[in-house]
Amino acid sequence: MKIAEKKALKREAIIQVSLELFSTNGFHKTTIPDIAKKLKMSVGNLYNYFASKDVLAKEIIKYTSNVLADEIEKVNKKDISTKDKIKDIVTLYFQMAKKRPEMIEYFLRVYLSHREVFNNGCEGMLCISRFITEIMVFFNNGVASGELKNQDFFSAFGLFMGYLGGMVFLKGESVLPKDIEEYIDDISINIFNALKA
Amino acid sequence: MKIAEKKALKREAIIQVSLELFSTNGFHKTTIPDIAKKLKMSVGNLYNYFASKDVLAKEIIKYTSNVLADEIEKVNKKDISTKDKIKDIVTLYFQMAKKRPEMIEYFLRVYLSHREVFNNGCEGMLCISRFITEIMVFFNNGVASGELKNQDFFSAFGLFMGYLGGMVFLKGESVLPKDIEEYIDDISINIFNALKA
Amino acid sequence: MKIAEKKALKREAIIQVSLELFSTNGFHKTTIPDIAKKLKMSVGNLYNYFASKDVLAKEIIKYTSNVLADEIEKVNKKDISTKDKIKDIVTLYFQMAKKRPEMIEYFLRVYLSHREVFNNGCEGMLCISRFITEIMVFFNNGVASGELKNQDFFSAFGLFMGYLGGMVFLKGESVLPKDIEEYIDDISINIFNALKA
Amino acid sequence: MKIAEKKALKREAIIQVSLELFSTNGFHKTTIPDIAKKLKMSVGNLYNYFASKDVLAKEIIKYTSNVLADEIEKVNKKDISTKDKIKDIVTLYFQMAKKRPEMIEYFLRVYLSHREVFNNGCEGMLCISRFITEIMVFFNNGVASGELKNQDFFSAFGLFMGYLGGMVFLKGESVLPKDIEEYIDDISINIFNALKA
DNA sequence: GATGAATGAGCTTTCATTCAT
DNA sequence: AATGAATGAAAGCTCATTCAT
Repeated sequence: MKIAEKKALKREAIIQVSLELFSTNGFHKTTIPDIAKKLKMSVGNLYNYFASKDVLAKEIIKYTSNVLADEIEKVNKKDISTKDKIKDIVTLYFQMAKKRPEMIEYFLRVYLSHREVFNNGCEGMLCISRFITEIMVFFNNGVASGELKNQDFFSAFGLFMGYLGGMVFLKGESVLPKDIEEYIDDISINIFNALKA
Repeated sequence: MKIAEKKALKREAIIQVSLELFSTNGFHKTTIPDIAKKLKMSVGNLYNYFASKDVLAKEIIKYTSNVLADEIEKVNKKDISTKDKIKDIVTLYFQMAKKRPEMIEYFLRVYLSHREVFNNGCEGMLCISRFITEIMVFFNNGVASGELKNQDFFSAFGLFMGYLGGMVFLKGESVLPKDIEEYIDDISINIFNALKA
Repeated sequence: MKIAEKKALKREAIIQVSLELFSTNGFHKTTIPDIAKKLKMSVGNLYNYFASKDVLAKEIIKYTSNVLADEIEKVNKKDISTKDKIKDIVTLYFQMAKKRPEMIEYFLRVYLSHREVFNNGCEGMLCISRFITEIMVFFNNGVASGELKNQDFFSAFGLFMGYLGGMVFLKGESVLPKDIEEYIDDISINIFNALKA
Repeated sequence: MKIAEKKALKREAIIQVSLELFSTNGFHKTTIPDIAKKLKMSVGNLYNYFASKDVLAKEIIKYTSNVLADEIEKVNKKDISTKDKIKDIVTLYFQMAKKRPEMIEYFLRVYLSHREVFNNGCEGMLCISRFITEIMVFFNNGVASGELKNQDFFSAFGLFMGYLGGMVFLKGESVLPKDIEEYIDDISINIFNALKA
């Protein structure tokens, strides 16, 4: 294996492990030595891959945003109704919240609330732009096809993402009486009703 | 009873100032000396009012929850349609986001994302229970009157609060093309459409 | 009751409570507010009785020394053999270690080990001089009567007091297999054998 | 294995310096920065060697106990009378009190009187068990050979150690009229007379 | 005399980051 | 590339003491 490849793999491993620790234990409660230890790697070497803890945090949000964007992109390319697309997106979101909760929780518990970290380099949601773009594509297609009401994009985006995020937060607080996947139908319908033409 | 009154006032002043600093600069980036300095008070004396930074954080979320709950309670008591109540709640929420942004941002930037802090004593949303109760009253009344669809409360709660929180987050990121109050109509309608019977 | 009397009583109460807390929890772990609270007294008022924590500590050692000296003085005045006096002193010491352990423990856990506190005003065992004097009286009488070997006083003092203190320390560590009073006979004999002419 | 050696050396250096400072200035009056400064080492790095001030205190008492135990062990292995062994032990104890007073004083001024610190992990004299064991070996041998009276071990231990500790305390208070080594003969005889069969 | 809110220096401990090896 | 010992600023919190009431 090429050196560059190995480096790329280790880089991704760092992102994975940090993502998990930041999401689970909080950004400030997770130390660089914590991350290095879990990776069986030295602290110094970790700095060969990411120049600082803040840079690492920003790379993670980009990574996370891209993973989600990829999934939504697939849905966007499907030849199905907007109503079905909504259900697909809700489904993939909640499935990810179950299988890889750290991905969603990173949005809620790290990105959302550490403005001091993301202000330099991620301002204006720059680092999650691919994700936003895909939501925008979904929305514009729905409007174009006459299935969705034409309104300010952010009215729709806030609904979609606030709603899903809110549900995952409730899941994290262990207050939901049912498994989160059992909410897929209700929530998809609610979103569709809110946005439909 | 002069002294007790003065103490209560100072206690509230601490809450106000901490709320502001935590919301603006982040929980971990705000130090106790920062708070004391802004209050022109000694660090030691601050600890006469709150036993720790974590306790202070929990008192603030209770305070904030109560302020919001009071407002929503007023709406609940009004003799108007559920549709109008939704608009009233959205309006008061966005007005507060403009006038006292720190109150709403505290939910998003402190409460939502510092589980380590709120786990001991606020688990399961205990500390915001009055707020949740008022939303529940609103929802149950709407269902009882036949205006809202009967569904799992959390499906409705997540929509309502995730949506509003999401919009305030977008406002905080300065990505909204319009003033947040201009979204009141659209968003109220979206919520009503999502929840109506 | 006269004001002066009331003050003297309160002074003694402070000494008693402080003695107890210092012995049980350690000098530095006991705070002035702790003492005031247990006395149901304000911190400020406590300072009307003792100018500082260090002064209080010194008054306590004098008080403790005097209480023990009084008891030993009584033994010294008895018309019994030196061997019996030894037994009486050991007995009273161990009885006090049972009934009022804080008195003996204060010697071990506060006086012995906080030189920084007792250096100013109690140097050279000044504050326990009455206690030392009574031991000296006991020793000199024993030598004069031919019952004890004539040797450097401190050789005898170290034996007597080190031994008894050591036993109380072992009691405090809960390592003694028997109740401390069951050691009275053995230890009295050991001391007598060590010192006898 | 260079690095591990260097680490071990530094660890021992920290113990030495802390032992000295704790003994001389008191446990609570000695701060971690004090120790670091004397070692020309950063505060943070000191914590790479000992997890807390309390852990450091416990490691020191183990170290001290082991040094003394080593010396007593040598005496125990000698083929000499119990009377001579007593003299050897007293001699080594007082010589150490002169050459390295901090070692003995640590027992008196730190270990003896900071139960809060040693209660977690050193309870029941666990951390000085090697030292106690050697005294026990000495005592049991003397009893077995018929030179010492058979009695409860703690009666003998309290005498031996209380006595020696008491003398070193008197030395520390500067009240002894003679150099401590001049007491060796008297005290050895006193101890032998107290314990002999 | 009595109160307890107020002070602020000082404590232990943490941790992002560096750099000699 | 890789190591991890070292740095040191800064955090949360404590507490003897003061002083206005």
